[in-house]
Amino acid sequence: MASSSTVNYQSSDAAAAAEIDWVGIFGGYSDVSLEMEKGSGVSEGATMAMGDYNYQNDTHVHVHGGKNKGKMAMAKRGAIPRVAFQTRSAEDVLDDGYRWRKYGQKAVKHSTHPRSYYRCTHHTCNVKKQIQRHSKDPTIVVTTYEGIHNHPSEKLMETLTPLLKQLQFLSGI
DNA sequence: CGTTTTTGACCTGCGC
DNA sequence: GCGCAGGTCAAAAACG
Repeated sequence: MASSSTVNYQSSDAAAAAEIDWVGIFGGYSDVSLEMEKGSGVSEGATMAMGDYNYQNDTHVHVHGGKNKGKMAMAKRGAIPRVAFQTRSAEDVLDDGYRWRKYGQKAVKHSTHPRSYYRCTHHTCNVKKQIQRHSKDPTIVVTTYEGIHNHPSEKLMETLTPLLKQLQFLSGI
């Protein structure tokens, strides 16, 4: 991808040019359709809601001999929250401050525009997200997060570190 | 040279 | 039981 060149340091016009209201998403705007599904499957028909699993302990994982290429990662999907929202943007990938590694891309059945699968590039953090273009309106990007980060965003830390040091210095006086 | 993307194969759940 | 659709893996390519 050519857009990956602006991941780290530049201010990445993708987030600036797009009409994203990150504050508004959690405040409950009407423009974006937020959808959380927890243990009891909610799965409103707004966006994709294919699999809502409620398995708590499926320790009955048996991999019979031979090829186990695609391992079963769908075993322990207990209480992973999923948040899906749509955004009007020209860019496919939205810069949310985290580093994502793409691990797959599949074409959805009824729409053109494939769906991309990303994963957070932290060992201790296996948050996944998938980015899909809306089938009818190509200007809308549907982003689905799955999981919660257990580490701060690097970009946020980068912008916050000078301020923290300044505060530390001032408190020493 | 290390990290990320690409891309086809592979796996699993579900419907018939 | 089979085929389809969605999700993931992993080797090679691409990138900085």
